[in-house]
Amino acid sequence: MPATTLAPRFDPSAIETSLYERWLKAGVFTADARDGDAPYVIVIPPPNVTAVLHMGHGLNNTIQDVLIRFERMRGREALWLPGTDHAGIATQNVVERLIASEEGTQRRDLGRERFVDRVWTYVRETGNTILEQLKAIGCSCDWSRTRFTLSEEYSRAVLTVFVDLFHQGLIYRGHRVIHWCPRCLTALSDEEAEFRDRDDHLYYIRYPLVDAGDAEESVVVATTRPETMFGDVALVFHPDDDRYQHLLGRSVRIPLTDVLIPIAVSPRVEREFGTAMLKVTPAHDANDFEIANELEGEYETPVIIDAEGKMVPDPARVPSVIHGLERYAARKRIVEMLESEHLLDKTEPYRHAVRHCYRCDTVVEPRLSDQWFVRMKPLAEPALEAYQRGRLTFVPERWGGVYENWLTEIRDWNISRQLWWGHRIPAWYCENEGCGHITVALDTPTACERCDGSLRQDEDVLDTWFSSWLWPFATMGWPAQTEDLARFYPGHTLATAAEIIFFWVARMVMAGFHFMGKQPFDTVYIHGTVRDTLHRKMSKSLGNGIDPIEVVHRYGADALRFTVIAGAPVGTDVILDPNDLETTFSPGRNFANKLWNVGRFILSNLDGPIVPADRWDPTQFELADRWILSRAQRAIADTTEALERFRLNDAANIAYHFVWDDLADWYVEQVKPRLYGTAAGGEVARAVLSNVFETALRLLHPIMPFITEELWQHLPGAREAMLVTAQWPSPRADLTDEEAEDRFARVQALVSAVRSVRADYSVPPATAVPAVVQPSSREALE
RNA sequence: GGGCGAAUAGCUCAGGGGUCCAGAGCGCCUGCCUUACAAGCAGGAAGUCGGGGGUUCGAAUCCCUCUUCGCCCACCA
Repeated sequence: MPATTLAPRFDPSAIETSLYERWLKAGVFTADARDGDAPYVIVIPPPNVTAVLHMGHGLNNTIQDVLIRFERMRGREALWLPGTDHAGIATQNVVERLIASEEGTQRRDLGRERFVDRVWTYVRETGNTILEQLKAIGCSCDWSRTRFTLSEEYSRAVLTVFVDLFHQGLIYRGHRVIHWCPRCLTALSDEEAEFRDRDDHLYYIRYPLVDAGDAEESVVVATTRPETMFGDVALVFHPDDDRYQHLLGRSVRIPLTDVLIPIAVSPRVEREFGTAMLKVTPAHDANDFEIANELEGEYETPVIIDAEGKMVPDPARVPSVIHGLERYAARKRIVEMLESEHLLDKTEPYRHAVRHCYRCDTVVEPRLSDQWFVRMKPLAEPALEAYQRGRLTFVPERWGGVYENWLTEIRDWNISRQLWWGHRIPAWYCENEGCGHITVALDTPTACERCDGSLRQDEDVLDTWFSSWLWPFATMGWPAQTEDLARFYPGHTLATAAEIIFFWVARMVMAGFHFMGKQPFDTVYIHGTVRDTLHRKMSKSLGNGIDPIEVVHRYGADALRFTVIAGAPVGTDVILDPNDLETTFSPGRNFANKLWNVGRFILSNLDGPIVPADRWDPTQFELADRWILSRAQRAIADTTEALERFRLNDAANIAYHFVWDDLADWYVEQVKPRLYGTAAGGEVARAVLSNVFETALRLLHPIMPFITEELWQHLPGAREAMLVTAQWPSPRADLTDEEAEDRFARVQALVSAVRSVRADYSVPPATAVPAVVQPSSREALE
């Protein structure tokens, strides 16, 4: 008797690993590109190759697994394509720290080639960590299709895209002020330079007027960055500002220097801010760069801060005492000097948003440089249209507005990074003086295509997102025309967090349209963020994280999954308490145990032949039978609808209450006399019990795959089959019985009244108390 | 500066014009080791649904406003 092998307390660790192995061995997660019904495709948001699973991954991947298992059970050929992202800056930083602490070396000591080798070694050693962890939480990815954004095949796709876009005029080399991280020593895109509020000061600096014959001797300019003033080329005021008209065309001297700069006008000046006089520093401020370009006449772009954020030793422009000083140290020193020369009018505290490197949190330094850009407007058009015509849906809908707004306001994308870890840009510069041609090609060219001169490859690599935006099709073999592409592109649902709508989601849609002619998915499910009880985002630095693997060890993968799914309604964040895992995961843990025990009870009472549903005789049903069967149909319909509408928490709760309240608390109790033979109808009871329990297992399987599979294995007649490939149930109209549901409520009321009295089902039905649930009393109620 | 979201029991949250809309889980109180389950069972206490206005026969639910939190976007240096 299989039931006797079930332990009285549910022990997930005893079943999870072996069940997962069985699934893998049976190949049930592998999608067939040639056969099967209509496909359903999800591509995983590839975690960083250095990542270790955190709760955010746990939530994100559980959601995807619920969806993919649901559709798999519905008979679709389900493909969940997994993989990892090489994560340029992040990975390079990790390995840099590693070699610094373990070997005491710097990246530059090793040189490019050896450093990249070192990163590869690291990636080979640890790169599978997170994928293995996904298995521990039950993710049913098609591991035979695991991809990596820096693999040889994938790199081919990335470089192809670069070359194609270049030849289409959609990639160009631009000279402008970009966001620069002086710590990572690389350029960043607008999205990678995140705004964060900072408490700074607004310094009012006096620029002495040249040839000041009258009373007015200086012009006061407000700035947050006095250290940049040595790079000033002009002061400007608004053309309509009457206060300054008399200064137009005159010159001032940059304080602490002998450099003279003119006073001009620009409509970009905000007349309400500061003194309404703006210093123009074209090499160190993107806005100023634009202003300088618009001014009449030629202006230089003096660089006075270097790549590492230090003051340049330029004797003509920068006072020698601050040469080589770090920018903030320089600021402090400059302010002191201005004060002592009475050139600092005043200082005000000032809170404003400043861009920071999204990888290391260093304040970004605007820097004038040559970078590669993607012309985004033309690519954005179809992505915008798809949304506006309703072909791309966001859940919840409000995120669509965010997507739309970004695409509407889109600016060109800086894709070159001054890193070593990544796809090296396939562009070669001619070394012939005066040629200046750039050869862009997929395969390494031997000579300049214009003058046959020798070539030097661009040192830079591509932004990581320039590879991940191709994920939905580059993972399927593009640019080759593969079977996978034909069958599995386009996909269907993308599940991710709101913070990467710009980085990834919108760009994938653009790339999908441009290179495949079709959008890569139709629905973007945006789930919430995992936070602690103070509503702070869980993070390593705050130490408020929860290790999903620890939760799996303590309470099981099913408990983890159920808890996060039930606690993650559409559009809301998930709050978990890292200091009290016991309480936090109790909903899932308790429910898993409940399911285990009701399963144990039911299974132990299913000996002997079970009448299959197609040979039932409805006239033998008691009210309770009709009631629970009807409740089951309702649970099927409601759970299905909830999952279709991405209301995963509703699905979890519907199934929960069906199992706990309807099945365990009422039906199982009602049926005991019949099972124990103290009432007639044991065969009917067993048939219904078996059928309803089976339904419950199917409904719960996407959310709690392990425990449901294990119990399924013990069902009579189901031992060879696996639940993971079982059919999703459909509600049967002939078993739906609202009258029974209505009337059962009255039975429940009566049962409830006597429930506190000990019910001894071994006593024959003549006994007053349990008689309530007997057929005779049921009839009496009607 | 612009936009979005949230405020419901001690905690985490469902619900989104009318009886089933005042709910769930956890916590709390009372009684139970009843042969599936003490990670349980049976009972119970607990909220003027953030404040104020309005629409309506009727408002947690719709509108306005205020307050408080959170998030996103943004070239006022």
